[in-house]
Amino acid sequence: MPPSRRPSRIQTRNRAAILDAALDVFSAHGFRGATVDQIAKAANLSKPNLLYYFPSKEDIHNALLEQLLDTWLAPLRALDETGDPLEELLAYVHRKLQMSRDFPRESRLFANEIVQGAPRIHAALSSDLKTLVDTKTDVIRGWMDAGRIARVHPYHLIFSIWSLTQHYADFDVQVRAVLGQEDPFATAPEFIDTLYRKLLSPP
Amino acid sequence: MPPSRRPSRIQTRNRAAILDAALDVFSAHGFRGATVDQIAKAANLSKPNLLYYFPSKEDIHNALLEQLLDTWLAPLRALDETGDPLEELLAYVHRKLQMSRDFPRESRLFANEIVQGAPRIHAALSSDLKTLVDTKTDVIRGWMDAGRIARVHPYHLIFSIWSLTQHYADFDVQVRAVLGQEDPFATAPEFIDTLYRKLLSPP
DNA sequence: GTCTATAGCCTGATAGAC
DNA sequence: GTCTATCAGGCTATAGAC
Repeated sequence: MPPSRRPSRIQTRNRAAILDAALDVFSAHGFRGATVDQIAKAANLSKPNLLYYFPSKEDIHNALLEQLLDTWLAPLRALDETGDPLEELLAYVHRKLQMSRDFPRESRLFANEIVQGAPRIHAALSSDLKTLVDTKTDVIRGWMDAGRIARVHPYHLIFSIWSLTQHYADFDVQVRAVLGQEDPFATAPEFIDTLYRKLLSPP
Repeated sequence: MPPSRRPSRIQTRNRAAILDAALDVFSAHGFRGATVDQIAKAANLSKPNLLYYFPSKEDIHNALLEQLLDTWLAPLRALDETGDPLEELLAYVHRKLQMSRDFPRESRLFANEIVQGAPRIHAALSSDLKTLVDTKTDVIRGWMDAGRIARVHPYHLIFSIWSLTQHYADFDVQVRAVLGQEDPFATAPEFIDTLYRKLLSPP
């Protein structure tokens, strides 16, 4: 990493270009499948030059993962205890679906990591992630106790939202192979909206 | 590959051991992340010995993928047009969930392949998979036209079943990090059952 | 059929000129 | 800060003895 004065414009630009290129390559091939050369080429830098900014391949990957988890959990963090329960949850679902549409590479980077056993972020899952989910499921359980939404297993509810929405990013090729021309994101919101309204509307 | 007489007991056993070991390693690390040495060690063979049975690393991978897609689509194939619509669909969901519980390695092998753009089975997705899904969504659409289940987007319905059920295999570490001690498969069936009953019950 | 040894390639990382 | 050249290690696959 360059000396820790304030970074020059070139440094800022190159670091950003590297991270963007790395996101492309890592999300498409996984950590081991990606090569430093590919990333360098995609960032328009030579390999040694890239390694001047990030000392190792793993450092680039770590930098991506670090900023990822925060971004990734933002939609859940925004779930507001004081709002209308059903509308809050539906808004959460739609935020998450939009992230799959707008940040598919980030979703696939995450998917690659988790499918392979989360070797690099397992700790964060058991701490940050679990803490946040526990907090929010408490809120949801409160809503259920008050009879404001139907009672279902809160954790599975969260899992279902994650899987349903991320599927459109992570399994994009499969979805498009099946759908053909039709844009998945044109019709998915209505389907998912219907699904959660029926599931959660108070009896 | 050994000469194409009938395979000896040793050959049959070794081929099976290799495929099982390879399933372990490929599903945990992806194609590039896996090494022939790891697979050989897991199969209790030397590396050259392994390559006597499968000429190359890619051949092992292909052998796994080939038999996978069939297995993977069996639950959907079994969807019976003449059965009760809601019960047929619920049975499909449960079969799929059981596959996540009983064959998580196969699920992750598939997930690794798709997330990375399905370089090796893209053709099969656009042909075999699409054909099967089109056939079955026709059946489902028929049920909806007859008012026997609620009308939702048939393709997104299928996607939702895939993502919800496979999530428990593919994102296993994350699910367990969040759930702690609780066994996911103890509580998931009821949640998913409720979800699809509410979604699909005729109005 | 199975092994040891090794060829030959690819890849992550470094040296050192500019 | 950026480059060319190159090293060292790990990897797939093969040669050849048994």
